Amino acid sequence: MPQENSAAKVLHHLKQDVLAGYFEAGQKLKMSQLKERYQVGVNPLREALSQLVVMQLVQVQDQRGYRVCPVSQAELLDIYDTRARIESLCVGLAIERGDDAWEAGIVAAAYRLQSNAALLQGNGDLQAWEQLHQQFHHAIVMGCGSEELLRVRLHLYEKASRYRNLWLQHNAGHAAFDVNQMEHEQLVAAVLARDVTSSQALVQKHILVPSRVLQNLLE
Amino acid sequence: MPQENSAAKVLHHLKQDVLAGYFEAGQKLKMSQLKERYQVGVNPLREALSQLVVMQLVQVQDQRGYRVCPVSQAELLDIYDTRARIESLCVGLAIERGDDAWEAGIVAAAYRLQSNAALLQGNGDLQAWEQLHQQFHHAIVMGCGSEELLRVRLHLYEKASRYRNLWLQHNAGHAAFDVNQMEHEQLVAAVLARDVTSSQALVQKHILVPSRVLQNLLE
DNA sequence: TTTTTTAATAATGTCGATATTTTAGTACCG
DNA sequence: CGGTACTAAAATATCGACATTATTAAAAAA
Repeated sequence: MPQENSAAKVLHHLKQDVLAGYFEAGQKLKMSQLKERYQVGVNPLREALSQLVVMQLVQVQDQRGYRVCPVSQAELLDIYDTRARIESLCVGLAIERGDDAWEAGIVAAAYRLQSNAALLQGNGDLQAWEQLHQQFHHAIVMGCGSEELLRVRLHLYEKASRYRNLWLQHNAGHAAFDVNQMEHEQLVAAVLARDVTSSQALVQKHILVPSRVLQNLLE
Repeated sequence: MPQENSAAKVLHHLKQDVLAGYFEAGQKLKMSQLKERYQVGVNPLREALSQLVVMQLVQVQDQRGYRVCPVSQAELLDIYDTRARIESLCVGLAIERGDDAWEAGIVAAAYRLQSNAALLQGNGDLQAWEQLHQQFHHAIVMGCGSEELLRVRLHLYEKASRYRNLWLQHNAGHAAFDVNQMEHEQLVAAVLARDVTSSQALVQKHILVPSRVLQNLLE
């Protein structure tokens, strides 16, 4: 088994903590605090933080340490807008290139997502649902066959996580998810029908939904 | 003046050295060697290398150190293909959103590029030309107004650098650059005419030119 | 009271040293 | 002669400690 070094382990935890909002946006990340939490020395921490800086989740000021990247309405809009365009690109290529296994994967992921719709009710596990949700969309775009494009897409997905969590919590138990599920059905139908234009339109609209709601939440 | 820490300085040098091919693809990066070259300790080096890992220019194997990412024909194709699509996206948005200052910037950058065409002759400075070339294309796409999209584009441009250098050296003094310059003129005309379709077609084709040539160079 | 200066405190960035692991070389055995 | 096991050397990953720099608190001057 590949025992990864402690920088890699702490990177994983730290990233999750930033994305999940354990560390708030703009918060200072003190070394003493992080050493305590992750039980490692300064150097693995600096390695992990350096990587998060490249991922644009953490900022560094020389001689003044690290802090979580602030969030802003402008960034929210930019990220979601860009995500919508990239996702659209992926969907177009996937429809062009996808084979039988790809289609089967979509149907399977859609089924699993729908089967676990209860996760959205009342006190369900929203993060677990989001994972299935993401797996569903990934099943579609993975057909594009481009590692680079999928990497770009993943990066934007992660950068959007902090905003998305706000949306998920805001919508907990609400009816907004019903619309969401309907959009999924429409998307599956359009993709399997290999209808590029309407698939792209649907997926763009689908991604931009939280963006509109979140604009009101951020101040 | 902002005196950056030594990890940031070494990151810059190391990145340039990798992109410019001073360290060959697949080569092992020994700490003793790097300490010697950049005159810093192990920890700033590990920070810089960690960042290059996120940028996908360097690979890390646990307990086995770092090595430059290998190059491959598959990656070459993927990067250039993806770049062409992203650039096309940027161009479309830029035409939609660009203002007068944007148009002026394009004309200025095109003029400077053409004025320095001599850099391509015989023993000219290809890297200097490439910088002007890139500034020209940046002048066009910056009109898209999306930080995120431009960042994705820059990332792909940098990832393509090692392949592009091969192309530049291969074409040194050849006639391939004449075609290149003609394509630039056509692109400027189409962009200023706000013709989205032909601008996108031109820029996609333009980016993919080196890709075809390089496929033959890589084994 | 407000501002400036100074001292104390805390945090950051870097190096040298050390334990652990990998790699290379060599002898041994089948 | 080829392959395996053992030994020596080198390289990596991490920690503790120290010098430098920022931040806070207190004291003095306006």
